[in-house]
Order: sequence, then C-alpha cells, then structure tokens
Amino acid sequence: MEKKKRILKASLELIVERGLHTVTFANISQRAKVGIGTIYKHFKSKDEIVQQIWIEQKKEESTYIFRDYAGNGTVKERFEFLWERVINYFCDNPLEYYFSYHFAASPVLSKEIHEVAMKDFLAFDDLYEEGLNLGMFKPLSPRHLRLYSFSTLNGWILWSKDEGIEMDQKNIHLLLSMLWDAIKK
Amino acid sequence: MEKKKRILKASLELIVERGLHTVTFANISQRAKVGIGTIYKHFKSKDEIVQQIWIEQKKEESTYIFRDYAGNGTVKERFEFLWERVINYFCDNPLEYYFSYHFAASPVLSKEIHEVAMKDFLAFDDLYEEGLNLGMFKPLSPRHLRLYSFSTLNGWILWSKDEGIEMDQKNIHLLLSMLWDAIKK
Amino acid sequence: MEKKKRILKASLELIVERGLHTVTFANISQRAKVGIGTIYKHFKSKDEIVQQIWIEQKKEESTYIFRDYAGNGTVKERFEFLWERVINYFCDNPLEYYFSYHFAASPVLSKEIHEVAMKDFLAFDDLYEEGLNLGMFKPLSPRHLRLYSFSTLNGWILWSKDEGIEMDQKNIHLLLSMLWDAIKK
Amino acid sequence: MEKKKRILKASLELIVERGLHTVTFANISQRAKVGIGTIYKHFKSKDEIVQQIWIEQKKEESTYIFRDYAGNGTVKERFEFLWERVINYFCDNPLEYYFSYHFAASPVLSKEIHEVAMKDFLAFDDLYEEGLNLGMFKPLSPRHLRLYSFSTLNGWILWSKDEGIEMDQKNIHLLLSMLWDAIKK
DNA sequence: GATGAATGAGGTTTCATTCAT
DNA sequence: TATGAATGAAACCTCATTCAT
Repeated sequence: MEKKKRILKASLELIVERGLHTVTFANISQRAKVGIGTIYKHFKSKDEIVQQIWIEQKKEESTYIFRDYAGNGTVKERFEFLWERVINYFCDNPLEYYFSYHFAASPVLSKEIHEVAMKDFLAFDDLYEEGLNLGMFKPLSPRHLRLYSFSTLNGWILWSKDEGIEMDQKNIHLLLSMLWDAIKK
Repeated sequence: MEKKKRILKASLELIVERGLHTVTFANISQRAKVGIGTIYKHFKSKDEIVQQIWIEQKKEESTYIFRDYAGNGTVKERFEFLWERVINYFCDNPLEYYFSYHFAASPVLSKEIHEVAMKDFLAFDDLYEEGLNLGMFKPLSPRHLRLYSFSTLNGWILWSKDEGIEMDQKNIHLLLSMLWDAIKK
Repeated sequence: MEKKKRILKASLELIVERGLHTVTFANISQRAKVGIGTIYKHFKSKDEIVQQIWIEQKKEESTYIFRDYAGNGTVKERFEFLWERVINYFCDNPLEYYFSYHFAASPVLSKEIHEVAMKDFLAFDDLYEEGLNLGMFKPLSPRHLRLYSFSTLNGWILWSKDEGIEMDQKNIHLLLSMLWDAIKK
Repeated sequence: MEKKKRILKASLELIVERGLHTVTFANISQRAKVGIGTIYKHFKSKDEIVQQIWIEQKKEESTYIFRDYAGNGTVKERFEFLWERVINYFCDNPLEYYFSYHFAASPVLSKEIHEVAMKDFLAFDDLYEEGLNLGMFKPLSPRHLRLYSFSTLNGWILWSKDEGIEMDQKNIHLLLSMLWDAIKK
C-alpha cells in the first residue's frame, strides 16, 4: 500500500480506538510505518487527516451504496434498497461507522467539507422529493428527511452494537420499517 | 455559587464552545474564577470533570422531565408528555444538549457512569413495557425502544439547529408523531 | 505530647523514610495530626524544622553520652567509654542515626548551627588534647581527630546496617579498637 | 561533546553546586545547551540522571585507580598504591567527590545500581582477602574492611576541605597510615 | 491559638513541528 | 524524497504559603 493510504488507515484505526485527542503524530507514524516527516509531506495537520479520512470514506460509502442502483421501482422499494445498503455498509465496516458517528457533528469538519463529501448522496434527496410530491411523507424538506433518517439510523446502530444486538435480516427489516413509518404520512 | 458548581459550569461552557481537547485547566480556572489548584482539589482530571457534568446534568434533566408526572392517562398521552418534556429541556438548555450529544458515545464515559446517570430514566422503560404488553409497539425490548426514540430525537434536534429550523409547537408535534409512528405496530 | 514535639517527631520519621525533598507540609501535618497552619506557627520553613531536629537531637545525644561521665581514668579508658556511648546511642536510635548521617554535610545546616549543636561535644576535644600532650596520637588537631573518629564511625555503622551486621559486644569492641589504632602513634 | 554527555556533565555541576532538589530540568537544559525535550529522550527522570552519573563516574574512577596496577609487591605496598590513587582522584575531581559523598547512602541509588557501579572495585577485596589469609588484618570480611577504609577516607576528605587542611604529600601519608593502622591486627 | 481550603508560582512533561541528513 | 532527533511552547500538576474562620 502506498504511504498516504497507510497513514490514513493508521489514523482511522487509532482515532476510533482511542479518541482524536489522544492520538499523536508519533503514534500514527509508528502504526503506519512511515517517518513523522512523511506525514507532513502529505498533510498539514491532524485536522486535515480527519477531513481526508471523511472524504475518502464517504466516496467509498457512496460507491458501495449506489452500485447497480437503477433508480427503478416504487419509492418504497428504492427507499428500502438504499437504506439497506447503508446499514450493510456500516455493519461491514465498523471502524468507518464509528468514525462517521463521531465526526458527523464535529467542528473539525466544516460545512464545506460536508458539502463536498455528501454530494454523491443527493440521489436520496431526489427520492424523498418524489415521495413528497406523491403526498407520501410528512411535510419536511427532502434534505431534512434525509438527515432525519440518517441520524436515526446512526444512533440506533451505535446503541445496538453497545447492547450486543445482532444485525440479522429480521432486525434490518424492522429498522427499515421504523425509518419508513416515522416519515410516512 | 459554590466553587465546585462554578468549575462544572465553566467547564461545560468551554467544552461546548471549543471542544474538550482545546480546553485547558487554565481556561477553566479563569472562567470559574478559582485557582488551578482548587480544580485539582475537586477533580483528578479533565475526564473526571466530564463525568461529573454528565451525572449532574442527567440528574437535572430527569428532575425537569418527571416534575408533576403522575403516570396517568393512556400510553400515548404519557409518551407524548414525557418526550415533549425532553424536547423542551434540550431546546431550553442548548449547552446541555450539545454536551449530551457529544459525550453520549464517548470513551470518556464508562458503562458504569452511564448506568448511574440513567437510572432515573427507567420510568420510560415501564411505559414502553406497558405498550408492548398491550401489543402497541414493534417487537423490541423496552430498553431498545427507548434508545431508538432517544437517538432519533437527539439527531433531529441537532440537524434542526444546524439547518435553522425553529422548534415551534407545530414542529414539536411533528417530531412527536415521528417518534410514535416509528415504533408503533 | 505537645504539638511542637509532634511536628518534630513526624518530620524526623518522614525525612528518614522518604528523603527531605519528597516530604511535604501536608505529609507532616497528617502524620503529626496538626493543621498545616500550626506548623507555620512554630517553624518558618522546612529547613528550620531540619535545623531544630538537629539541635534537639544533638542535645539528647550529648545528654545520653555524658551521663555519669566523671572524666576519670586513663585517656584510653575515657576514649572507649565515650565512643561506646556514641555507638550505643546510634544503635538504639536508628532514625536519629540516619538523620545525623544525612545532614552532617548538608548545606541545610549552616556552620553556626553546627557550632551551637556541637558545643556539648567539646569534652571530646579536651580528651584528644590530653592524649596529644602525652604524645599518644598522630599529629593532628584535637578537633580534626574528633571529626575523623566521628565520620569513620558514622560511615561504618551505616554500611554495617546495610549489610546486616549485628552490633554485638564483640563488634563494638572491634570498632573501638579500630578507632583507637587509627589515630594512635 | 555529544548531547547525553553534556546533560550528565551539566547535571553533575548543578547538583553539587545547589543540591538535587533545587535543580530543575530547565536549569540542566540551559547549562547543557540542549532542549528540555532532549533530556527526556535520554532520561526518564532526575533520579535516572543521578544513577547514570554515579555509574559513569565509578567507571572513570576505577579506570584512574587501576591504571598500571600490576598487583605486584607486598600487601601493604599495594594497599598504599590503591588508596593513594583514590585520594588523588578525589582531590583532583572535587565535583565527583562531593557527588559521591552525597549519594553514597541515598535512596535514589538502589542496591542494584551500587552492585553494577562497584564491580570494578572488587580487586580491593582480593587484596584484603590476601592480607586476611596472611593474618595481617582484624577479623572482618574483605568487603567490610573495604567499606570501613572507604567511609573513613570519605569522611576525612570532607572535613579536610571544610577545615581548610591541605592534602599535601605529608597529610596523604598520614591518612594512609591511619587507614592501615585501623584495620591491621 | 488552631485550622485547612484556597491559591498560583514554578516545576514537570508532552508532542506538534522543524530541518539536517 | 523520506526520515526522526531535536526542539521549546504550552500544556499539566504540585505544594509552600496565606488567611478567613
């Protein structure tokens, strides 16, 4: 793996394991097996590393979620298709999931970074808009509905992991129905 | 106000304003108008301050939420009564809300701390259990239903503030209906 | 016991146990069961406590050594009488002994303090002078001979304790003969 | 000079000048002309510096003392050869002497450190053993005879310096004869 | 007089950042 | 380009000293 990738991977692991404020450049350099100076060749600061992880991760995530997404079927079918992909992605990538939870509302990530990282997820907004036009959803903006679904799911997976609940097919469909029921009129 | 309270209040303000890792003992001592040594008399570390804030806050929160709560009325009436109180508490106490959001899943707060802090909220579980027995809710444990409602609300308030959505009576009732619809069978 | 005595005793114990630089006023106040402020009523600083311990101790020591010392007998008899008393005092008072060793050459104790504390030991010098006049000793000043005997004995007892050598009658007489042989012509 | 050596030299000077407990890392860093962080790269604490100084010094000392020591001649000749070397070393290296005196019985130096540092001085014990076998010395172990001689000499040099006695050839021979007379049968 | 909570100067220690190799 | 020893600013933390009770 090339050095930049190694640095991002090591940083992600360490931040999730121990929290951003306890991770030092020395830690990262050791874990990534590169010199401290090499980190500075690629990143100006720890914040920049966090931002890069976030952007890279959202890119991977959207690639995973939208693979083979034709945009066919009813609103509900597509709703369930996409949110199931999100759930699966997070269940298969626990490090990425924790990272996503912790930094979703962190001052380290500016609005601009969020805009850049989230641009691939605008297809969700189209879907919500379609549902709204069909009178299926409660009266909120598409963006707000998406954020609502996302943050709910985020919190719930967190607590489930904490409590040791397994994310089997049954629970995934339960969760999907809760997401749907919450916003449907 | 006594010094320990002043230290906790100053710490809460500073942590929410600037993030835990940028807050120093010198900052806290200045804001609280006590000597640095005085902070060490009361707390062994910054982590201990965070834990104390959490515990104190959950105590206040539960006091606010359960004031005059008779436990009468239908399950839905009581559900709406209690969650509206939670919403109001967080809307009236934004500092406490942000603090609560950020540390809910932080490694700084151990499971033990959470148990202690959350013990007053078990009345929620009784309510969910009653609903479950009446066949009103989706098949999850009372505890998980509570955590689901809480994480939903938590995320919703965050995005509302971020997006500048006002928490008026209309929106509060919208949110309450989303909480209810999500878990009801 | 009155408070001043309790403070001196507690300080002596703690200094010997852990070394002067690790002993705090809080430690002393705890061990002596007096308030910190009370220590300041009696002593201006830690150094002054050390000085007071030294002076008190040398007073006790000389009282012990010279009890019933008539000054009769040959020079050698009196030499052995007095130094045996010194040895016995130190063997019976290990705390005082260690304290004496450590501060004999410490900058904490000024020349003036030494003069005051040692004034009762001038009888030793008279004895050495008498021996010198009789041509019994190597050509050094009485004072120097006394200091020589004292520091030798001091070091030797220290190492003996360290090595677990018992100070029985046989060893005491061996030591006395070494002290005598060293200085005799 | 390399940095580690500079740190040890600066520490030795400062400790002797002002006493261990008044010497700070900032003082050492200034005197050694290195950053404070550099001291921490080499030593975990002030105690570790003291230990390293002790070990380095005993190495130098033994090198000086045993240079060209063939181990020929009578016991007395060798006895005087070696102890004169010790006296000369200390007279020529006053800093090292004071350091050695103060820390010989300090809790900062563990038994293990002493063992390591003193291993080069075992040739003394062989000499004492030889004398004992020839029936020349008082009945003590070689080790204790060595410690006796050493502590005597140590104290004697201290008081000499204090009292302004010059260590000329005459006085050195007087001291050597006192060392010898004390232990010989 | 006796107390000990409160203080903050000054020590210890960490770690982001630089720069010679 | 890659490195990591060296740095020192800025954090942490202790404890002698004060002073209101």
